[in-house]
Amino acid sequence: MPRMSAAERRPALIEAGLRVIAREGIAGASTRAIVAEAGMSLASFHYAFASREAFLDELIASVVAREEAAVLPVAEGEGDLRDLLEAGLAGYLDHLRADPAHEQAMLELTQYALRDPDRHPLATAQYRRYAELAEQALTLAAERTGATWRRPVAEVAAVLVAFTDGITMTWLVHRDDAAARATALAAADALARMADPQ
Amino acid sequence: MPRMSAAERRPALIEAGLRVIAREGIAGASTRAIVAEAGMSLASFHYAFASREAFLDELIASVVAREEAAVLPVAEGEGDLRDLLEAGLAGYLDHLRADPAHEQAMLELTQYALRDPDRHPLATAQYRRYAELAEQALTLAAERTGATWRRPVAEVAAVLVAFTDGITMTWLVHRDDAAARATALAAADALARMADPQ
DNA sequence: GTCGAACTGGGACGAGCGTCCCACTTTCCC
DNA sequence: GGGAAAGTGGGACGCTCGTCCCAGTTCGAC
Repeated sequence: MPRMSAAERRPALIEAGLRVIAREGIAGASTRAIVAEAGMSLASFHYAFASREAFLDELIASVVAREEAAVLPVAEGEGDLRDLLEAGLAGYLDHLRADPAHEQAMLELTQYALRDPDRHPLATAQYRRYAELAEQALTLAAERTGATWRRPVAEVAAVLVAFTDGITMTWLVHRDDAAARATALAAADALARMADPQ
Repeated sequence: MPRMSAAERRPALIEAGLRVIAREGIAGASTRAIVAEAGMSLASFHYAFASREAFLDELIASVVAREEAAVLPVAEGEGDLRDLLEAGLAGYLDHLRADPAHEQAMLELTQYALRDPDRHPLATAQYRRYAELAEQALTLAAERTGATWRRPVAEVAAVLVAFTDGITMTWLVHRDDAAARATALAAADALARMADPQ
């Protein structure tokens, strides 16, 4: 293994950790599995991180920080707000179908954080990030269609996050594209009705 | 420990296992933790179950089979379909607030089942059960208000399950009752619009 | 009362885990 | 070029895990 500074090693280990978690789940993400994935020795892991827990905390924080908007209003939006939202959710479904392991890993990380009171803030931060991205998408969608949200955008964003989460979970279970699309349609409808003109 | 047949021991262990999972998560549900909760010896566990995996499989199947409808239309429903659905979801939120550990455990069991291809059917069965219960509630709600679903009830039920799931997840993260209620309102609205008269 | 089956408790096993230690090598700075 | 700091590899630790074994006890059937 070529020499590498601890500062370089940390992100490399986090990437490896994410791959392992996506593949085997958090339970399978042992220190040995992670260093094997990264092609490092066990000592390097504990040289870069104080403990596995500290590693997972940093992994969650880092993956949340760089999370990008998955629900994006399409650029050349034709139609009204509802259509735009529906297209955005359809885009999210494509993203989910393309890399289900990633979303599953994020769900697992949330539940891991939810278990320990000390780690609960990590889960909150994760969902605040989701809400932030949702808010951006919703604001953009309203601008594009000349609509205005009747409720604070943050509130609408919370609804969008919840709906997206539910769609993700049920799709991961059933892998039923048609059902997911139908739910997305209903969700877009509900969201559009929270704006003027309806 | 008083003498007990393997047939009696199995449900007792499953109850104990559920309590442990609700309290500590699936990762904390070791065979030793479970028998300690049940007040039994380790040998009794493997006398009643072939393995921990077989135990968890049976635990999931049993808890899914006896799952009851959490989203129920209130009996003395006044108002239209939307109001009834909203009241039903509010009832679910009360249920969730009263015993969050149970819903969190169910989510964790789903993800556990989702990880192993052999166990995937357990997750599917769980969500099929949810859909079944949702379908009953939706049918009842439509009857009570004289409404008719424009789409197959099964499809509407899938939407309800997804929305409920999303509401659960975000509430578990933020514990924000107001936000959950707002999302429930939007969800009820979306569902009501899938029926005639709207 | 006897006998075989059902059940119990405790201890042991091998394996995997997170973590640590230590001798060694490389790098960088004065 | 010498010496401190940074990074490396392998092996070992103590612990927990799932599982198994086995001697002993209790039960129901005859």
